[in-house]
Amino acid sequence: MLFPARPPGWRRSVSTFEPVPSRVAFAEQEERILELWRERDVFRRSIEERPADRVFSFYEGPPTANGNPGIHHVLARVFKDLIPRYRTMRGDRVPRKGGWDTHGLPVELEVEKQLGLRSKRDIEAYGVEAFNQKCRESVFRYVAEWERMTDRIGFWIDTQDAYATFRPEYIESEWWIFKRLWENGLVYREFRVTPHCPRCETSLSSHEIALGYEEDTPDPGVTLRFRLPPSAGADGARAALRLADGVPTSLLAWTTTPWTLSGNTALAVLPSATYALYERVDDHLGRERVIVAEALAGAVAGSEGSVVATLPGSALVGLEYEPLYEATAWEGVEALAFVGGRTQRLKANEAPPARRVIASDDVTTDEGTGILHVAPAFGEVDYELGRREGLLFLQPVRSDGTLVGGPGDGVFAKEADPAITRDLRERGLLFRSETIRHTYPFCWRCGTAVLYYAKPSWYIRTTAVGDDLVAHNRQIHWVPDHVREGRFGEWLSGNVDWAVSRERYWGTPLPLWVCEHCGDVTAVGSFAELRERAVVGTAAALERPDGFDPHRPFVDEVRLSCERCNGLMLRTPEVADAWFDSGAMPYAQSHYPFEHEAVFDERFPADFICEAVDQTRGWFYTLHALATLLHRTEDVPEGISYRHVICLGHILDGEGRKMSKSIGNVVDPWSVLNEHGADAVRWYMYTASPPGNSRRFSSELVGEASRRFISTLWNTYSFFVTYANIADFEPASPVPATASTELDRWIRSELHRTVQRVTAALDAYEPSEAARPIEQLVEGLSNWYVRRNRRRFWKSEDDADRAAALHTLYECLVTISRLLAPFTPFLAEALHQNLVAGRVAGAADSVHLEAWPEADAAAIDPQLSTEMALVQRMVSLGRAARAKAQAKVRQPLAAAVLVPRSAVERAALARLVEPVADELNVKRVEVLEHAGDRLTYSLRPNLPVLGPKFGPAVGTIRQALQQAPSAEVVAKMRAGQPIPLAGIELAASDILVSVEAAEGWSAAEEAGYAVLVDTRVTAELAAEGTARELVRRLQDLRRESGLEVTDRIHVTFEAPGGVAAVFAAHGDYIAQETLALSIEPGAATAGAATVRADLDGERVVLALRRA
RNA sequence: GGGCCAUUAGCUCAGCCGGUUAGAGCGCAGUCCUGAUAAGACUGAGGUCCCUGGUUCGAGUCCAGGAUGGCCCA
Repeated sequence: MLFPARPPGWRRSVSTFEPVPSRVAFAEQEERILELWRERDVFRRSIEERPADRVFSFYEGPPTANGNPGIHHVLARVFKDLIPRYRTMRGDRVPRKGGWDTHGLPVELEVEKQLGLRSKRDIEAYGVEAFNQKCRESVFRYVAEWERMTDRIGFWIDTQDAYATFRPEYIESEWWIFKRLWENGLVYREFRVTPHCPRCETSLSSHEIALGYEEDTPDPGVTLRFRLPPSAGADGARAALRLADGVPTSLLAWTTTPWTLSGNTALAVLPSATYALYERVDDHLGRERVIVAEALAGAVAGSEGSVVATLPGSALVGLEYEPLYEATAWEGVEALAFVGGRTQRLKANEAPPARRVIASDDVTTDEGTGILHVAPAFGEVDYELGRREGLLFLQPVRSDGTLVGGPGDGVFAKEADPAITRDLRERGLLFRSETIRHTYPFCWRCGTAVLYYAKPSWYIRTTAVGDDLVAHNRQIHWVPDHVREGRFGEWLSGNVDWAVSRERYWGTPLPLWVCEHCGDVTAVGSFAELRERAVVGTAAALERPDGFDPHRPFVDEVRLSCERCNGLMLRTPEVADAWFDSGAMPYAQSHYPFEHEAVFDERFPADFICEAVDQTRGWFYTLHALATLLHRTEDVPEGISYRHVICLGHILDGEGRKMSKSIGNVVDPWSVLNEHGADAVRWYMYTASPPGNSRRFSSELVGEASRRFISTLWNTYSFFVTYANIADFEPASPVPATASTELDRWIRSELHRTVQRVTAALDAYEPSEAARPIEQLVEGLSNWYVRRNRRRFWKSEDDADRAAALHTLYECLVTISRLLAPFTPFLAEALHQNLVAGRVAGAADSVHLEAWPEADAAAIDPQLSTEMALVQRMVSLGRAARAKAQAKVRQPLAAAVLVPRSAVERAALARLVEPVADELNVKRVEVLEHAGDRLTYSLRPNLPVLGPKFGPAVGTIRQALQQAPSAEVVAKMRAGQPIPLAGIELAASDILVSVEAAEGWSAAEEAGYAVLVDTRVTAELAAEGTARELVRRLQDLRRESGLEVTDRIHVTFEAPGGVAAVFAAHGDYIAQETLALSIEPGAATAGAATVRADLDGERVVLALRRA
């Protein structure tokens, strides 16, 4: 164990490394490292020990702490942690202020559930002050759980100094923003249509609506006559409709919501459709004409009448009709009209806009009558039409759903339908009435039918800076880059004004006061300003000894005096969208501009933020929108609030399904953290897929990542420590440069190339691209460098050679620990503590206080990398050739023949035959241009060369090559002569040659490379093979007997002539390999470890005892 | 209905500028190696590179259309 519980006063020997077992409980080790960081105050020092003039700014997107953190939160926090750690090691100071999102409906709903409240009326009855107090208490219920998770995964964020959106200073900064926007005409009040529960008296979000749809809901379907007066329309339309005939004529429209009819202010037609003027005789009214889409005339009006005329919908546009109800005259109904896209109160003697026919492409002629009843107060489409056409706007329904005036006055909207229908029938305006069944939304909480209902809301005029939003976005570096122009760019270009108000309680109160008398609005930008402007006697809340709480209900008590008319101004009752809180964090987290101006300046805009894709319409947007707006108002120096952003994909379960509580596939972070440790989870997150992709997650997948990477590195590290200790390796000792081997040079080249790659990838904010080269490096280090060099570490006769190997491996491990520090901070620290801290002069006492490694360009030798890859390929082919011949590697063979593709490669291999010979266990390696009669040849075209040269003729060449006499062609290629083929002369480089082995050889071939091994085993070779076999048996026996690797032994053996002869011939070799001081024939002595073996058909008994 | 992303071996994923016979890890089967040994190496089986067209001498890769899944929005 790296950090075992130690007795007080324990001191490590300076000259040896702490022994490292090949397996370790990573989770427990991480806990000890957390303790170390706490003891040494590493996080704080990693910030404060960096220069103050090199701030790298990170903004924490605040999570809501009123639920337990899930694995998706781990995902986000792990990525958030990476870049700041990296920048710190690069020498930047990275303050990491935490933050909590504390306001909003989720908090309120939680508290409502807890208190058993079921509506806003319940809340008001309970008391807003007490309710908000409960919300405030609930917000931090899970904060300890969050901090525990944050700490455990190694996410370094300052939770002590975290901002919280409910704090007065935070809110005051938001007020400042509101005021600046208000003063610049960027805030206004407007109606908007929302799904509204009349019993709870609140809007429902789309998510809530989706919970409450019910199919087969019965509703009235009524078709109504909208009368055209004889004078309607211009001359042409009047003539076409024959209005002068004196026959009563109506437009027919269909609706399922009779309660909205008093709000009707227009009828919409599809201008491109054909409408019919249909004449019929009504049982009660007699002869009449109705207008309806031609396609629907039969269905609507029946077959007993006839079409008198047809005309395009466009000809109907502009016709004025008689309203079913004149609600403008009803008491309690305010007559408004759209002017310049916004509703305004009609002036005292102003005539309201006439009800008329308008054109809309939203009208269909598939159902109803092809004429749409438009009531701007009750439907989004209707509202938009109202805005576009400058219609009259009437809202004859109260917030609690009861009607104002007319039939059904005071009755709940949907219950008033029969009364309204009856009234219309009596007045001859009902053309037809039926009952239809459709899907209709109900409030998921109380089951009341939802009304689509226009209510006033406060808006931030983001459309005023629409072009800036798009232009400034171009300055932001998005990872993955498609988000910039894709999801986020599309969202920005379709930007609509930000509906920022919520009719709720637990939120940032809007600092807008409205005059009771004249309707004038004023924005308050600070608590001091509020104190100054408050009407005497209403400012008690501001003077409370425990400070001003700007929340409701206290702030609502404060009244201002209207500067225009001296009327009394009341605060508008809404609170801000909680997204406004989070978008305001660059300013509000440091109470800007009231305090900390310098802090704000050096941290704005953020260099880096990171959240999941769902934030494109959330935090990414509100941050961006507020920065753009405040830049427009010249309050901030830049129009962006973040320069680089990593946008994460979602997390799915092991089967690729979304994680949800209802499926029950949610992964508890703790189960994975406890099983595999935080580093394994982190490493999996970084490497599983690029950050923007959605990724599958399961404990098994994390375990796999851990085994593949972390265990491999750990094994290499454990290997190093074992032999470094035996050799009394001293890191500060001089590196014996002359003893460096090609393999040393090679792994150093790979190491420094990796440093370059990782650095470049992290500079580009590409974590996965940064992590993968480290994985490759560790693979190469473990499975090539260490494996190839094992003998140098433990059996080198040359101290300098061993020291060179140890120094090289040490450099690799130390550098890898620094490269890994941002990714797997615990593992990196474990290596650093044992290998570097307290051992190397000037070393930091944590890897996280070290500098990021600099690539040594001089060490990088791309040619050597290519060459070593070639060697590995040759070895791989050689092993395949041996396997084909079933010749095990322990059996030495006489020769291997390597046939690479080019002279350059031949030269390289000639230099690097040693590792090939050793890996393949052959006495001799030949590198040849061709394998002579050991092989037969086949030819293939070299397409990358031929394509550009011959283009379409490639197909012909390919065929000709198949039929060409291969031996002749190869001979010509060898001689450097041109090869005539299919009327074209080819060069040697145009053709690729592949091979087949002859008798006595085994060959493997791939992509034009071939390796052959001589499969003939002589008696001499067989004896050597047996000697190696004996060594292995003895080594196994050593290990089984529990000997230390350095123990010397005495060996005895009982064996017939063949094996005895091997002992005689190769005794020195066997003794050297097994650290045997003596090898004698004879029976095992008492207490010796023995093993029986069957070697070359002979029964053998081996015995050994410690010397 | 619109937008973005993904689709390559049983599973998880690479595959840069279009170029030879599409790779890795895990899993499976077998073999081997070994004082890194609760590691390691090799071989094998396993592929309609989602589909259909197009461009091209040549397409997993580029273009168009479509399918499936995920996310966001209507």
